[in-house]
Amino acid sequence: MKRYNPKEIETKWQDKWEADKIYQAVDDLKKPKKYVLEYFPYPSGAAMHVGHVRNYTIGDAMARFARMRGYNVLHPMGWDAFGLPAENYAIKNKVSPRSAINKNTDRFKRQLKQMGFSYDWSREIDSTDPGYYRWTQWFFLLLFKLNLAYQKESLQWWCPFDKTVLANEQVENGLCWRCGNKVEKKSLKQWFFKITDYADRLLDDLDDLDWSDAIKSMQRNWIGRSVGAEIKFRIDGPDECITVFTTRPDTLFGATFLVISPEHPLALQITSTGQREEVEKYIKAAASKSDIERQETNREKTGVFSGAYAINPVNYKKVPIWIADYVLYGYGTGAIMAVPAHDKRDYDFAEKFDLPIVDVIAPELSGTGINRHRDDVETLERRVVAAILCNDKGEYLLLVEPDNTHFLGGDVELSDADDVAALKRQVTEESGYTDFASIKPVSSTIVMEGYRIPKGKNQRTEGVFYEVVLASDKRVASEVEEGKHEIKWVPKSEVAKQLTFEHHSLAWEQYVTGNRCYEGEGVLVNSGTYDGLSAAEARDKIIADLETKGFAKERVNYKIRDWLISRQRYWGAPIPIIHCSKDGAVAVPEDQLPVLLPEITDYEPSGDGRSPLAKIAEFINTDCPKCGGPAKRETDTMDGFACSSWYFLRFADPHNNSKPFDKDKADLWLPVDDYIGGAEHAVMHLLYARFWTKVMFDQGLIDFKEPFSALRNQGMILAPDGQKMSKSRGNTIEPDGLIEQGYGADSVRIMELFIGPWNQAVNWSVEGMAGAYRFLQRFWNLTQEFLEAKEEQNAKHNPEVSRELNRITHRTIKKVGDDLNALSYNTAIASQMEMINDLYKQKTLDLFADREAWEFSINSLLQLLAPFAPHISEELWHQMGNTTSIHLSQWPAVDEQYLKLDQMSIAIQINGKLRGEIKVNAAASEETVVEAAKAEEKVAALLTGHEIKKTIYVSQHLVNFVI
RNA sequence: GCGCGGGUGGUGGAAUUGGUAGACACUCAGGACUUAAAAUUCUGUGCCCAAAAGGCGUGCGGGUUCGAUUCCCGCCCCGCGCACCA
Repeated sequence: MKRYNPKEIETKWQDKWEADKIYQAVDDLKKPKKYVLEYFPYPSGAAMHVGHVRNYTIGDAMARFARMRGYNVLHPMGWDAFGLPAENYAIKNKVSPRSAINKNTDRFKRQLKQMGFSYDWSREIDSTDPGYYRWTQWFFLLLFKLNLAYQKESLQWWCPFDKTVLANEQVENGLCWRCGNKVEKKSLKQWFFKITDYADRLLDDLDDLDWSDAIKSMQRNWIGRSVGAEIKFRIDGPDECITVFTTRPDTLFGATFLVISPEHPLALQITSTGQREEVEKYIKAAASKSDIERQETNREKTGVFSGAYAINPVNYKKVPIWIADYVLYGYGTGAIMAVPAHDKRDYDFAEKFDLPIVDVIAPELSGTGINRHRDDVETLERRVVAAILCNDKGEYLLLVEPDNTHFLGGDVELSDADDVAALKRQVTEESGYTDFASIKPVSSTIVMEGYRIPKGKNQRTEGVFYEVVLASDKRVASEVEEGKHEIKWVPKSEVAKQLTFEHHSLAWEQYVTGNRCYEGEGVLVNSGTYDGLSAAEARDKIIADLETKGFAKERVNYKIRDWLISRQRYWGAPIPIIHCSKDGAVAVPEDQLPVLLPEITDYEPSGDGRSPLAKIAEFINTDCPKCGGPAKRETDTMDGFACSSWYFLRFADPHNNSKPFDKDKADLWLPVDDYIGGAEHAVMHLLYARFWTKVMFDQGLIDFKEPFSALRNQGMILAPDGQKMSKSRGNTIEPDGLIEQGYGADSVRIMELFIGPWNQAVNWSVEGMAGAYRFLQRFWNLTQEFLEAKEEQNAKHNPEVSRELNRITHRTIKKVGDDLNALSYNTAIASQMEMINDLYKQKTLDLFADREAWEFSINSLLQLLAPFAPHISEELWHQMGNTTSIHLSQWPAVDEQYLKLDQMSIAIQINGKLRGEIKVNAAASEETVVEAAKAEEKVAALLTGHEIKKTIYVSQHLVNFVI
């Protein structure tokens, strides 16, 4: 018997497939197209490990399945070889980036080829090839012409280790996304792409994409659209205004102070003489603080009073202006109206600096005996106070009525001087206690409104809860003695459980947490004529009213900033711009592209904020394309993400020398149907590529607005120890070693997919690898036994076995097809394993006597296996006598007639508990099944002496007797 | 804090619209083959109980239902992302 030897067959078939060009995509589309793409890799110095390989294995299974299902498939591969990682590797290893890339690319390509992935290598692209980056530069010029590329001097993230600036997206928690070092801010003149112009479309078009919710929400978050208004506050004194941005204009009456950021241009101007020294000190301190320090979370609020006041445009009240670094200059207007009652950050600030807190939004809650507001009856206004009353033992006093338990309290009468007077009166009336140590408000204002049945009127109740601490337990006679209600002291931990009113519970929570800031929706209070409006209504109305006076306008803000794309590094596509002292920044004429990256010897960045190209006189000195006078080339190169923002388009037409791609070819293949890769590019590549695609659409270069219809984020493979695999940890597992050990690429591929759901992270399992190999080996051996049995012609023919073989086969064809459509690769493989186990059992029954049935089963299973293990399935397919490639064969069809069972297995339950199981003819009627169930030995015993109250029959599944 | 995922045997993980929980694999144990080992092959493997009978079991507590991993309410825990964005 021939032994399964992956090494032998795998290279043999890889060579054959390449020679026969069976994976080449043809532009002619008589068949439906399918574009399957995995992120094109950085050919870094570290080889690919099994985690990377999973990504390509998923894509390859998709591509192969689609091919066998009759799709014309484009499955290309290329190299994202520009950029920092490649250059850093080159510098570290003292080689030129070019030769380092060539070496790494060769290695990656060898790794991919040995895995047997079905790439169309005739479309291979390399972003560092002048034939490619010529068009990257072409796109830069397109953006430049459209005013979507511009230069600006500003503070930018600077990585002192990589010696270059970085885009906002490329800084994670204050660390460089590549090298992990702390970044700084540096003021430099830089190139930007105006992605902010597309913010709305980038946000809105997300809805229709078949992407994971996680990535979509990350992008939404990053774009950070917020709708609100700008409101002008006149400064009391000088003829100046401060404009603030807010999403909550409905809380304007609660704006008890303004805060501007330390960088705000008015900060020093408005500061009063008395406060000047302090303010200057604060601004200086804020400037010296790194942005990382300033952005540390939950940092204690700091700030300083400017001495100036502004006028609230709705109620003309004077509010103090503070300067604090929790307001960021880069967002909105760099100034806010602080509403401590309804914004936690302002609340914390107000608490710390003892600024007034005014409730203007009250949560609207229901109470007992209150129905929906009626328009036909009068509305009574009522103010109430309630007492969270405690003694020195830490107990709280509750009032107990037949149906309800709550805090003491009641109406504020006209005769009461204020809330506190009313509170004392109520507490004494209801409980008899008279001796109070302290009384202070502890809740936000709460409103209840609606039709009050007992009164026959609407009632609007507004109230606040106060903490009342008893000084002694002195009491006088009260309503308790009159028998109106009872009172009881309960420990703090019990209070929440006993309260029966929603508003009392809310107040208690605010009291316990010490946070009476209410950030939710509600109705307006303390807001003049706007009182009673819902917050949503008030938002529109207040803005509309102020707008007519010129004090406000609607406004949308975004968190996303323009994409900084210039890099002070050598290894990138040169920015095709010439700087002329007369004409400024001038585009390199199209016919002079590409601007070639010169070969140099000293490519190490200097760190002075200029690219190594700045030292190359032959490169920089040129003539201005406009005036012909002496001019200098731009020396910065483009961010590597520029190259990857359009590569998926180039695959449609990779060898075009006259344009980036032919429109018809792009429209024919794109958008990408399945884009497979990790989640790490959520707000970088995946956002940039969408932006470029939209620009191209607007320019009529393509007919689609989104590059990737479906995005599949594969789960990470962790090392067996649960750690992330990395070269530095020394825990990487590479496919090369596994193949070398004799497992072969097919086993590795099976393992990659069988180990768990493709989109979930898992630890690599060394033992599992052997199991994957065992499965393929069992298939191999079974096929060998079948082929050898041919000669024996053992006539142990058994029609039952033949029927069973067909049943098993069709059941598996159905299951694997369904699973592949659902991307459930692990269960698809499991059902193939199951089929192999079944075939082993059937083999013992007829010793392969029914040649035809066996041949069908084996051939079908080989086809089902082909997308996962292309080599062994091809080899055995040929051993079975087929002469053309299995990968060009038609996916087997399910014959429904074999899915029907002769017998069905029925579970028998009594009161929902499983008590037995019977097998009955599949055609049996409900009556027959139920009778058979009753007769089952165990069940019959349990049923005797009981009346069956109800019988539930679920067809094909179970009978449940309720007794 | 906010957003998005998840919690099922010793392990990775399966379970159509609520309908026999634990498919498949790993691990482990035992049998066959072998001088022996490896490989292979067969059997067993959720927990409690010596076994049977029975009971308990899908993070925790409730609820709906004849029946809940699945639906509802309230919690706990883990992972990822964002984070003073007004």
